[in-house]
Amino acid sequence: MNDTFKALSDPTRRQIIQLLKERDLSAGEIAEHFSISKPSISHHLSILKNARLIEDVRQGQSIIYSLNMTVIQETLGWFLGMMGTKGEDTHDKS
Amino acid sequence: MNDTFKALSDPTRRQIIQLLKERDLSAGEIAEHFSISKPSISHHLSILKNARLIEDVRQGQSIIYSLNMTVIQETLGWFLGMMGTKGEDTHDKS
DNA sequence: ACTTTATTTAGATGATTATCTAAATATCTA
DNA sequence: TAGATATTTAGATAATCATCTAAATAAAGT
Repeated sequence: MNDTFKALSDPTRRQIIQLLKERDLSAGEIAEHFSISKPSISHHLSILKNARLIEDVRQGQSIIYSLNMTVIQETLGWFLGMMGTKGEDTHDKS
Repeated sequence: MNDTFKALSDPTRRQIIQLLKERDLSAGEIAEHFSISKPSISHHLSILKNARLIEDVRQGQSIIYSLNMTVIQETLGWFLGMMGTKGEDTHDKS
């Protein structure tokens, strides 16, 4: 969970996620949307990947990135938990 | 939005939010839950307050902190937007 | 094999951040 | 007003982070 929030704390990374919401993109296509260097974008991608917010598959010379909705849903769950009944148990849903 | 995500990127601050979910607490009561110094907790509180995730009212010598659900809901909305239909417009709901 | 294209890795640097101790401020009570 | 309690502000420091350029790796085409 910490890796997820850390990954989401950077505006460039959130924007990458928003781009990937529209469609899967190669690292180069992602980089085109920003004015920072490709190595920096690559670094951001590795942080997002490490947090499992995105996934990558090689396709020829390119590497295609896509969203992993599972982790996004889990994080959304954290916020839903925050809005439950006051004093409600966070974890145990039995 | 950036202040919110930045504020949520620290585990101590997320834990503070979880404590305040249970009930309103004074700065001192919050500090008791952690092994870091009171000035450090005060600093975390000011970041959360600056992000408008929490609010404070003075009550005698103490200052009582509480959650601001509005901003939490807004952030939850960001995640919901992330899970909408692929290609859906992010902002315009007309 | 060599060249081009796509991407990542390495190493460095400046900025931001979490933390600390010491000092300041604010409130209450005697 | 003096002393006690609650909290914040100031200033310092060590760690983390975003970014850069240069070099390395990987795949494809000639």
